[in-house]
Formats: sequence, C-alpha cells, structure tokens
Amino acid sequence: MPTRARERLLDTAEELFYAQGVRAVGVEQILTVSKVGRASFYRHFPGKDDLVVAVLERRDRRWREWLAERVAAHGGGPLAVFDALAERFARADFRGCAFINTMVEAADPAGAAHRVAAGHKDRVTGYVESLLTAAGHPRAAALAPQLVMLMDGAIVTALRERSAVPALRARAVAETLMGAAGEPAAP
Amino acid sequence: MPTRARERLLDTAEELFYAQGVRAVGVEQILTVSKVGRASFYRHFPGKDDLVVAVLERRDRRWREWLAERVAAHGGGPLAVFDALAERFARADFRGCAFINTMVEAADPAGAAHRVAAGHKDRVTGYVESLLTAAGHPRAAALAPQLVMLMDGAIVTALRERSAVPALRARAVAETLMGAAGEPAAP
DNA sequence: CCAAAACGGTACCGGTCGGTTCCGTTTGAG
DNA sequence: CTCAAACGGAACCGACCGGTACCGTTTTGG
Repeated sequence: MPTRARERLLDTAEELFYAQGVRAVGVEQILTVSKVGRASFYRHFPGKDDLVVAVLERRDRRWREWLAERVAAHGGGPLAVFDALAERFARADFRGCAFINTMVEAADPAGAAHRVAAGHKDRVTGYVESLLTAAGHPRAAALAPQLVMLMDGAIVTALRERSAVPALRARAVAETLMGAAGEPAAP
Repeated sequence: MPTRARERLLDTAEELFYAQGVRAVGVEQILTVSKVGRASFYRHFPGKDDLVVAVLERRDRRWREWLAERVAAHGGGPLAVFDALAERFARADFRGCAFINTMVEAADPAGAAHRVAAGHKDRVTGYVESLLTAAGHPRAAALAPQLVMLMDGAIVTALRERSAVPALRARAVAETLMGAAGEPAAP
C-alpha cells in the first residue's frame, strides 16, 4: 500500500500550479516543498504531465463538490452559484479558474490537460442545468450554457479587477436573464 | 534610423506568443523565425520581458482599432461588438484574448505585462460605454462593465468550445440585458 | 564613394529544465 | 522482530533557458 508521498505531491503541485502556473513550477520546486524524494516522484508518476492531469482530475471532483455544498448553503437556487463564486473571489489566493488557466497555458487543444479542463466545464454546465430544472425553469437546457458563460466571464473579470464585485455583476445579469423577480440574495 | 529588424521581432513575437504562450516561446525561436541576429535583439530590447510589453502595447492599440472598424461595419451599435467577436472566433488561429492569456500566464499582478493587460480591458470598457452612450442608453456606465464581462465570458467559452457560437450566445444575453427589442443582426 | 551604423551568425556563459540512477534509511504488516 | 516495500537525498545526464561578447557583412546617409 502506498504511503502518503503521492498525496503530498498532489497537494503541493495543486497549490503551486494554481498560484504560479503549470509551466512556471518545476519538478524541483514541487519536490522541495513537498519533501518528497526525486525517485519517489517518478515512482508515482511517469512524468510531470501525468502529475498535471492527476491534479486537474482531483480538483475537478473536489471543486464541483465544493460548489454543490456552497450552492446548498445559499438556498439551492441557480443564482446561488454566483454567491459561491463571490466567496471564491474574496479569497486572498484567488487566481482565476484552474481549468481556464490550464487551457490558456496548454495551447495544444489535443493535450490531456486541455481535455480535462474542457470536461470540467461540461460537468459544471450539466450541474447548472440540473439546478435550473429543479427550480422549474422552462428553458433550462438553453439557459445553462449562458449562465456558465457568465460564470467564466465573472471569473476572468475578478482576476483582472482583484475583487469579488464581478460575481454580483454576473448574478444581476443572470437574474435579468432568468426573467425572475429574483430569489433574495443569500444571507 | 533603425531598419526593419525591430518590426520583424515584434511581428514574430506577437504571433508566436499568441499561438503558444509567452513562456513557451524562447528567444531562440523568435530569432530563428524572424531571422534577426541575437545581438540585434538585445540592441533593441533590454530583455525578453521588455519585448513582451512592447508586443502587448502594440496589440492593444491595433486590437481596439480593429474592433472600432468592425463595429462600424456591423452598424455601429453596442451589440456589434459581439458580431466582431464572432468574426474573431471563427479564425483558425483564434486562441483567446492575448491579454487574458497574459494575466493568466504572468501570475504576478504587479508585473508590467499584467498592468498592460488590465489597462487594455479598461480602454475597451470605455469604448463600449461610448457606444452605449451614443446609442442613447440611459444606464451606459453601469451596463458597459457587464457587456465587457460578457465579452470575456464569450472569449473564454469560444476557446473551450472551439466555435464562434458563444459570440451569438453573448449577443443574445446582451440584447436581453439592454431591454431592447434588438437591432437586427449584422448582414 | 566612403564611413558609420545597423545588421546576421556564432561561440559561449551560468542556471535551470525534466528525467535517470543508485544508495542508505524509514516504516509498517505479518 | 523481521524483512520487503516505500521512501528521502544526492549525483548526474543532455537539453534548453535568457543573456553577453565578438565577429565579419550589409545597408544607408552624407
């Protein structure tokens, strides 16, 4: 059975990749910070690229779990996703969406990292559609991609403005879009 | 007077940076493709970082000129910015917004590249606001940042979906947002 | 036509990249 | 307690990074 070296590598790599970018972080730095031996690293992963994919796959799972939890805490309506984003944007270490960042950094659209990132957004879109359906919205399938596009716009804008305001801006747009008087903002 | 070496460096660097990312393109490659000598490069630019800034500043100017031209060609209304984006997204070499990409790649928000990128978006927002004002929209100042956020969302989504459709999706959202029956789509 | 400036090519620098190999130590299950 | 598996550390590899120095050639303004 494996010890905890693999988890430490994933934890450290996820943090460093997100904070500095995948290309900017060398294997050396990951080993130093995680205190994992060089040999152990290559025992667990064929190479750096495979670590990147493993990190993204785990983050995909965890991020969507986090989103579902925060949406529930904010009332469970479709607009709650923007309240969740606002929380995210306010964190000091916020540096955009790891999957958008990956697609930007990994220029090759056929690369594994690109595929994982694209898959993540598909799953988020499916989740948003389920929220819309649960809320009884008639045009859920058409509205979900629009809301996800708003989320991505808010994320990019928040990265630029270094503020949580874009989440509220996107929420207001979404509210108008849904043609609803709007659920009340989360407490 | 300088010859054309500097321009060739800017042209080549802009193309390679956009296609592959700033970090992924080495000085070596820029010199090879542009057929500029190594010494000549460092006669024109103190270092790679300065070339990056020069490329971004020139692209900021040109991109906004291009936008204004295409908006005019599409009727000059605020919604025409999304028709312009649709054109952009359809190009085979489309790889997102060079300024968003730069902010993602250059993690340091205090860096020169980051500043240029942020400034670009501010200028675009000002331009969009002027379009809204010219169209007689009463809430131009409040609406402009929302439209720019929609533009950024469309750009990121187009990069992921490899399609021009997100531009139309964003246009539809903007139309709803402006509370207008909507100018007819551009010819 | 000639001199000065701009140029392209090359060798070289220290540093860092991702990746391989070996070796001695820690750890945990039987 | 034992012993094999998992581990951390370090030396090493070729390749490439951004940057410097010096070369002989081309271009151009006076």
